[in-house]
Amino acid sequence: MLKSDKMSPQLPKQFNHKEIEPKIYKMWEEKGLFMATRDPKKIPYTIVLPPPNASGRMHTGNVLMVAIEDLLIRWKRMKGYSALWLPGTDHAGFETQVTYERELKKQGKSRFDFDRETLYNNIWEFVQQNKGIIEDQLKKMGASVDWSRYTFTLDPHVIKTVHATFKKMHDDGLIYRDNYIVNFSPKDGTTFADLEVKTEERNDPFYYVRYPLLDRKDGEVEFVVCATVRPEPIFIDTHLAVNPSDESKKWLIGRQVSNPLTGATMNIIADSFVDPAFGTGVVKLTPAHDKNDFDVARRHNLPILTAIDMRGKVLNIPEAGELAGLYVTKARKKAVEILQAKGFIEKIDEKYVHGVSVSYKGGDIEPMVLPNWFVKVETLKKPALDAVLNGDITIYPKWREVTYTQWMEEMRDWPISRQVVWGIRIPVWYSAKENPELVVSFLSADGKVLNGTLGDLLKDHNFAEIKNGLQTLIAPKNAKYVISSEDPKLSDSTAEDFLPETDTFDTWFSSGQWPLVTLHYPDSEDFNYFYPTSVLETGWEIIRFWVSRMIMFGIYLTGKSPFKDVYLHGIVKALDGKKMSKSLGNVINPEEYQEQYGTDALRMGLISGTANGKDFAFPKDKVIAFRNFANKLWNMTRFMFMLEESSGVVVPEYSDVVLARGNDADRKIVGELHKLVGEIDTELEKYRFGEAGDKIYHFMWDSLAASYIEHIKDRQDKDVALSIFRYVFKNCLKLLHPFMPFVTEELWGYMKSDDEAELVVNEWPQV
RNA sequence: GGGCUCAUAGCUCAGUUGGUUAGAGCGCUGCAUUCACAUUGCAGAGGUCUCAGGUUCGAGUCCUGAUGGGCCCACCA
Repeated sequence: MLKSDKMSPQLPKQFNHKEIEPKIYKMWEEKGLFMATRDPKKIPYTIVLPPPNASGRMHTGNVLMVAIEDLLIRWKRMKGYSALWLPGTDHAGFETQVTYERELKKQGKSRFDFDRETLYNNIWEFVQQNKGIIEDQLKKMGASVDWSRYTFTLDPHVIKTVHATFKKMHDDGLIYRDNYIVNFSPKDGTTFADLEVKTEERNDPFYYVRYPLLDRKDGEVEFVVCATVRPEPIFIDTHLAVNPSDESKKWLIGRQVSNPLTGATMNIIADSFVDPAFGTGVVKLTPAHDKNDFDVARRHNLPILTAIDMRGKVLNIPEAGELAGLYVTKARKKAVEILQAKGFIEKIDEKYVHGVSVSYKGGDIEPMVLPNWFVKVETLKKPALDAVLNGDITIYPKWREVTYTQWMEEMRDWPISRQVVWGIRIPVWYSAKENPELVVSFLSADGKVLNGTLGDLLKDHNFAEIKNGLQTLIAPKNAKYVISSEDPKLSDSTAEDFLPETDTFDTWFSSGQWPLVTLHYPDSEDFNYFYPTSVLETGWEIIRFWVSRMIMFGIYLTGKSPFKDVYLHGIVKALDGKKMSKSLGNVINPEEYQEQYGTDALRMGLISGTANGKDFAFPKDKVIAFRNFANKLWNMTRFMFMLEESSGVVVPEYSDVVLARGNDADRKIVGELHKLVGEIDTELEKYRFGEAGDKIYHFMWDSLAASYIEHIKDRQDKDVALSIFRYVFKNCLKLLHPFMPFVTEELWGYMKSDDEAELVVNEWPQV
């Protein structure tokens, strides 16, 4: 194809990313170039996009993630794979509900003003309004995702699959109900996942409480002393504990003391969790309100008795005495008064500083024992661990592997219930007739929030009113239930009345099935062709929560690991090298850089900043350097057209014949290019993105621009030199395209002949 | 307490299985501008690779220890 019969294009002096990027993305999208086909002659290459929060915005970590995944996908697509990048967004249950409730608060309302269904629908609307933001941002980033295969975690087919998985696990005996100690915040009125709980340093008095020793022998102390910051639930305590290897306390094991508040008899047990060096080396056990104590109680089969209710008040029971009905802080004061009056306070350390659990909304956590749905992980975790150990799955970088293996070894049963509305409801229904002891909270017909057991409430309210106004429900551990997505009454009108479980699944329960649901498991052609996926790319901080669950679900449901490789990128820190945080005011908004320097520069800068999965400071210098690089490419092209025009030569299509007419410089640059192609492939196979990027950068700038172009200026046979330049440059555009898709595609448009495909779907250079 | 990770140029970092004069980007110094790009070009300065031992013909790279950062997990009765 000869170019001389056309006017050479007149390029502006600089690469204008703001103008060109949207134009290019639109072209890709309209031509459907990201759509993957199930071509039996091709090898599939699949990546699932870790779904960002549907109502959120992209942060720097998301940008890095998109840059890396798009690089991999574009590279493999050009190499001839059937490359599919599956997009989607996550409902982000808790996070979104909190955001929505903040909006409600501005309107002077709260979630208690709505029944469950209305609240859900309102949040749905809220999310729909904001959903476009993240999709726009993905497009601006140049993400070559297949939009025709977009999934939202609350799509009907996702819910269907998640429900089916729950049912199957239940049938396989992997789901059970049990009471479990959860992070409950009386102030926020809900439980929080461990992730959502932060520890806050606080100064509280540390009380050394005397427990009178029973059956005291000669020479023995009168009191066993135990230090605590919270004496108020002592009235319910039944046991103290010491460390069995603590010689000075050994004699206490099996002995009894009397409860300093109630006078009831308490036993002293041994458990190695007790730190002999801390406090007095004696621990009081309050299993219903302390995670450790709960675990100890489980191990030793101790009673788990509740002292505090969900409003944060001491229970109104006889044992509570004067404390009954008081809020925790008041009850604590009262308890201290009583103990002091009895002479049971040995001393008070006023300067004690300790960690207190606080929800990230700010409410104090009152650990509580509530019924929960659990996944039994014993049989699931072994194959998931083995998949990594035996090499079915390779984790990059290698040193992160231990994070995974340790977690899988230690993994305990997984509580999957969350008391938030925004999520996939656990598909369980409770018969009203069989479960009068259900604790129900509902919005009555006249707009009041009422609580109580179902049996009691039905005395004054009819069932329809309760069901329509239902907010939350707590079913005792042994409640009778049926598993069904729909109200069982819908399929059998003669059936009894049912109330739905109001708990939703932990988001990791649904996102753990992401590789499956995005491919429409179990019975779709996509699933048959594209599963297992090729590489799972994400930040290392969610390896435990997400990666481990996907591997477990994938193997459990399909018998195959859901992906072959896991690439874990590092966290992008602020310019000062510290973790980005709102309070430090060092959060980087990637859009500012994108706006100023262009998407290509932002992508390449980030990718070049890390290649080994380590955390790294936002590489501002590199972003600027690659903005300059984009402009360099632009001007290389511009200059080539000017030379072609001014020299007036006919530039022949590159071939071995042309090269044979050339000189040593020609052969050298072509040779270097061919070597480069091999090197790029090698680096990318090893996920060494930064190295690969640097090599193209230096070849194009140093060898091609600084050296070869200067050389062309002196050439008499400009036709040969320009032909070789075109050949080398076009191949460089290909190599660079996965890194900097916009500028390369735009320049390709000027360089390509009419019968050549767009760069995004063009062929990767071969040596 | 357990685990991971880092320490290389003024700054941010690369350096893959140990192999000749240790690299990049930015910054810095000097020079250059009608003739693609100042988002440019040319030239240059700048490092006893944290410290102490060890293995080796050979160590920035491997081993041991120390010091100082960062992160994760557990715990704080």
